Parts: sequence; C-alpha cells; structure tokens
Amino acid sequence: MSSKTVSKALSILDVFTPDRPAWGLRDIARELEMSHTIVHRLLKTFEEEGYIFQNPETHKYELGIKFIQLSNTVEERLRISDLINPIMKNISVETGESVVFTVIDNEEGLFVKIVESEHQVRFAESVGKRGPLYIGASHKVILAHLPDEVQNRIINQGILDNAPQLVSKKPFLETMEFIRQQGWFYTAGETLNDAAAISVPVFDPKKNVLGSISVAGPSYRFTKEQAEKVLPVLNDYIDKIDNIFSKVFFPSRRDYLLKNIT
Amino acid sequence: MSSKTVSKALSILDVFTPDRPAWGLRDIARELEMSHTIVHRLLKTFEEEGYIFQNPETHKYELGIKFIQLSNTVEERLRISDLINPIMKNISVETGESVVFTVIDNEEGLFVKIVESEHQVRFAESVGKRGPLYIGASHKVILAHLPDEVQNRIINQGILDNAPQLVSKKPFLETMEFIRQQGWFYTAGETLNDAAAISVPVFDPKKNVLGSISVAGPSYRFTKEQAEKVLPVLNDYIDKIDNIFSKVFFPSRRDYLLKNIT
DNA sequence: GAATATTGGTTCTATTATCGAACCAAAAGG
DNA sequence: CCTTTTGGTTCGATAATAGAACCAATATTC
Repeated sequence: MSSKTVSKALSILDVFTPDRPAWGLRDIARELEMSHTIVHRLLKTFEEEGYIFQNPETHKYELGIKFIQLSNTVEERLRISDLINPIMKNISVETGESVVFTVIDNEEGLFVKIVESEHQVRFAESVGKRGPLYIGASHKVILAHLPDEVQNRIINQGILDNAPQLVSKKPFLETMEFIRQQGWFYTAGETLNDAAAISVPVFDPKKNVLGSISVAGPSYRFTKEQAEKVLPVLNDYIDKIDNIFSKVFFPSRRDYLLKNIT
Repeated sequence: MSSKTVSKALSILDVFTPDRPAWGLRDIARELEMSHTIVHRLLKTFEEEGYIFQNPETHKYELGIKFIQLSNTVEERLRISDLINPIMKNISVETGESVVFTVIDNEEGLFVKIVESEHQVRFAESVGKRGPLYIGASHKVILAHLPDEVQNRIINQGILDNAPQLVSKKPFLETMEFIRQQGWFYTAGETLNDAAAISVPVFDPKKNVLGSISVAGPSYRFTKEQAEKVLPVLNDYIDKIDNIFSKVFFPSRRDYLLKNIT
C-alpha cells in the first residue's frame, strides 16, 4: 500500500515542465482536479523543504534548486560523468555530431544525457524530456526490443491517442521487426523538426533493453547516407557501453513496467 | 500548516547523498528514527512515481532518474544553459581554469554549476554538494555579504559544531569585514584539499547576495598570485551576471532564510 | 548446520492527520 | 465601482495514517 497523500503531493511536481515551469495555486488545483486547499498545503510543504519556491513577485510556484542537488546524487550513482560521458564524448569527437543517451522509463523514453558537437545545434535543452516510445529513432529502437506484450500495449495506446506517427499497426510492427534485424535505425524530423538521428539499443547483462545511444544532427546535413557512416563508430563503442551496465545497476523503470503486464 | 506525511516523506530523500547513495529500508528507519513500516510505505510511494528505485539484487533503495528530469526543468527555468553557462565558459577559456557557480540555499552554500577547464582537475563531481557558509572562498564571500544577524547566527552555529575552520569569532568577523571591503576572496585547501579558488559575490537587483562566482584550480598551481591575475576577467563579467539576475527570478532559499530571523 | 539476528514486507485498528466547504483580504479585470 | 479571481485560512467530519505484532527469507554466529 502506498501513501495517498504523498502520491498526490508527487503528482503536483509533474505539472512543472520546461514548457510550463511556473504555476498559480489554483491553476494546479484545476489541472489535477484537486481542492486548492490541499494543493496549497502540499506546496507549502515542498517549499519548506526547498523543492518548490514561490516567486515573490508573480506569486507563482516553481521547482526549486533542491532537484539540482538530488539529480547530482543520481548522476554520480549512475556514474554518468565517470563512465558513460567519456564514451559519449569520444563518439561525438569521432563523428562530429551530438550524442544522446536515452533511457526507458515506464512506458516512455527519457533523454538522460546529451553531449553536444561543436556544430552548435542545440540539443542540450532536451535533457530530461520524455516522450512516447513510438517517436524518433532513439525511442523506436528501444520499443523494438521490448517484449511483444509491452510493445503491443504501447502501440495500441498510441493508436488510441491518435498519434500521427502511428496510423496503422501492421506496417509499424514490420518496422519494429526490421529494426531488430538491422540492429539500428535512422529517422529524420520525428522528435525535433529539423533534426535526424541514428540509434542503437543498449542492453543490460540479462539482454533486456535499457535504452539507446544516438548520434544526432540537423536533417539537412545528417542524411541517411551520412548517418550510416557513423555506424562503425557506434558499433565500436556499443560493447563498452553494454559492459558498463553489466557493472552498474541502472534504475530504469523497465522492471516496474514489465511487472505490470499481467 | 504543512503536511506531516509529506514532510516525513521528503526527509527520506535527504538521506541519499553521493557519499551514501544506497540504503536499506531499516537503515533509513533508524537514521530518521521512524517506524520501518512507514518508511516502507513512503519508499513504495516514491518508487511508484519513479523517484526511488529498489535495486533488485541488493534490495537497497536508491534515488531514481526522475530527478534528472525535474532538475532539467529547474535548470532551464534558471536559464543556466542559455545565460549563465556561456559566461562561465568565457571566464574558463580566458583564465584557463574551472569556474564554479555557487548559490545560497537556506544556511548553506550549494554548487549549482561547474564549467571545467581543459586542465583536468575533477570539480564537476561537486555539483549539487552543499556545505556550511564558513568554509571556502565561494561560501565565505556569500556569508560576508549576508545581514549581520544571519551572519552571526551561522557563525555561532559553526562554533557550536566545533568547526575547525572557525575556532574563534573575532578574527573571523574581521575576515568578513575584509571580504566586504575587498570585494573578493581567495582560499586554498578549504573545500577540497588540493584545490584553491578566488570568488566574487553575485547580487540580485535589490543588492542582496544570491551566490558567488569562483575561479578554481589545483593549489600547487593556483596560488594567490596566480588567482589575482584572473580578477580582471572576473570583474569584466560580474556586471553581466548581475544583469542576468535582474531579469531572471532565482529561487534561492535566501528569502526563507531571512524570514526566519525574527 | 542448528540457532540467532536481521532483513524486507504485511496486517489491522486506534488514533491522528487530512480533506474540503465556507471563509477571508487583496489584487486583477471589467 | 463592481465582479471575479487570486493566494491563503479555519475547523469539524472523515478517511488515511501510524506502528505494534506479525511473517518468510536471508545473513550471521557459533
């Protein structure tokens, strides 16, 4: 049994996104269909602990710097800076493009780390962004390697949501099969309008998908032909990456996801 | 009135630090003097929402990647990547050393952003670390510009805690006065054994201290003489930095700190 | 390898903190 | 100037929480 009060409290944190980082008290209450009284008490609790701040001028609430502190604990735990980052940097230097590390989190993909190339196309702002697994090479490559049951559930959900990237199921499933055969995938203009990426999956010691590594660039330059040229580089490093995850426990919510199949 | 349940829940998050990122259920209960039953329920609640994970092999609990997502929302809100980062990078390039952005958070200092120099001395792992305001140039420069009442309270607390950096009060207060006069401060071997730093304070539009910007390097190379050479560079940029904070609301817990003077 | 201690996890009810309608004062908006 | 909306507060009925007592399973000890 989990705590209802804390669940409600945590649901408040989710309304704060890069697109909408500041919220009025009553806006949150409306969004979550909660009494503004309780939202107020929960916000004040978060404020006391530094998780949320109220802008004294606008009176709106925003996430606090406490998350910077905690996120660093997580990053150090994952040894991103020590282990994964150097590899991503190498890939970036050798390919001249940006490198993205994506992780499966519940039924979505999450950009956990981005190393930018010298060509400045701004990807870094995408760190922390999450999205459905049927959009973009980095996500599709993950979806393709999930168990059929999960894959089906996610795809069906996407169709229900009228996702334009997912009009009919059959061809999409064929793409999934194709990705598994090929071991990599290239897309252009899916996640970001003007960006393209080539992605390979990352596995844990038990050969379950954990995430993906992508090389990404602007669509006009990073064509499929260009992308295929970076494949050897990616393949050179993919063993090293898998090797890291054989030593480091990575807390993706994949286990939880799978548990909920039933 | 704040929520007791949520307060307890949030206090759990604080036990997870880079030094001790994995905890057993009963360890947390003992540490916080709580019933292990409730710790268990709260942990499971966090787990459901992705804030905490249980390592399936060790059965220990750890912080989840959700914090990476939320911390990015905060960083974007603070426009660290857009506004502050470029300036820090410039300072780093011009001085050849690492640059640290520190923020006051309650009664402590928090390293929010570190831009590393090409000379690889690893500072980046310090991001998110917090510590008392009487240790290190970056922190002392903040303390020196706080109102006397707050300054006194923090120093007294340090003496009570038998902080070795704070044996007697008078000379320390004289140092504070000196820092205010001089406008900058240099220390070696305080925060990190082999590191030295020179720091200048950062103010908000109302001229309250908000944090500091430091240039840091290894003690053997970054002597006081060397440090003073970078002062002109720091001063060149400090106006730009203050200017940023006149436009961007920065959610430091300074206001909360001051409120609690009474 | 039997005995003991400790682990994560669960159950159940008395107790207690939570919920939310009704209520402010103050600020926007018209 | 009136209306609406804002953040914030009060308080009693009620629903969620707390924690002692309880597992089964894994470590630890001897």
